[in-house]
Amino acid sequence: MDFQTLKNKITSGGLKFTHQRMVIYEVLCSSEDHPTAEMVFSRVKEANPGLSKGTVYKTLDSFVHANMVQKFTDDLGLMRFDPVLESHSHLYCSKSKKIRDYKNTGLEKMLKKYFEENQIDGFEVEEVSLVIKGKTK
Amino acid sequence: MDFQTLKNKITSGGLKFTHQRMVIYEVLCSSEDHPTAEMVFSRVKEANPGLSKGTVYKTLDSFVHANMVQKFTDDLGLMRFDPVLESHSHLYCSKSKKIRDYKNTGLEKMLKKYFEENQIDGFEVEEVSLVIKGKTK
DNA sequence: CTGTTTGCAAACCATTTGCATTGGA
DNA sequence: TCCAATGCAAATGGTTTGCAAACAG
Repeated sequence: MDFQTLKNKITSGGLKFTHQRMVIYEVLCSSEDHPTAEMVFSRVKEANPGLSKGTVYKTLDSFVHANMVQKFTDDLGLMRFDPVLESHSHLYCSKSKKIRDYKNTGLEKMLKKYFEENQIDGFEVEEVSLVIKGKTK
Repeated sequence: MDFQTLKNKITSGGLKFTHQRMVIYEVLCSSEDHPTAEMVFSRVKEANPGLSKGTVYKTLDSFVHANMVQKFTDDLGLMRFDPVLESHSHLYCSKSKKIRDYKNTGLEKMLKKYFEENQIDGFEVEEVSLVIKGKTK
């Protein structure tokens, strides 16, 4: 992602463009493992020793509020960040503890249709996602 | 649940029977809202002022290891406990922040069948559950 | 200029741990 | 009796908060 695209991503979310936000967003986008704030911090500080941990937490939070990233909790209760916005599910590997994206439009359509045809008593469904646990082969 | 049933539940899990374990398990079974350890503690201590918070944490953990309760994380990263063992999904209400059980054997069969017919590349599925977010009507 | 963002450190809070005491089998 | 469970307090660790200094618009 080039400098201008990056800058646009940040400013179009209504956020001021800063060096810290740029490098944090860059790290997030090039991470495939849904890093925690701590993981983002350690990856970012290699090239940016001055950047503080508090800024990483605050920045990730700004991104969430600006709808640039999604936040979710893993099975240990840690907050994970994902720059992929479209709804999708996650694969939890019990061996490596890694979390991978699992996108499956067909399955999502099937579930959406299912909950349109089968209302849940007293509950209005807004969003459905899958937690898929297993092992990487 | 009467005293004997309760006692059996605990001892058949290989755990010693104690007053603390009894009242904690009782509270869990009569709570429909998937309480956190803190919630269990505050409910238990009303009738048992002597019971300590550490014991609640340790006891809940024993129950999980003895396969008497399930543990999962909510969307805020808090640990929740559920005395219902069969696999089932959860409804997250964005208004009340309450979590309800959602059991649907038909849907589970459908998903199981789906992942038998549609293998995920490089991943062996062991368990699938749904995170259903929405609003209580 | 002015309000936002950053850095740093302290505070927070759910959870875990250590250890002496108690109690179940 | 003997090991496991309890109570209490201290420690842990991820996350949040407060505030002065730096900075973007």
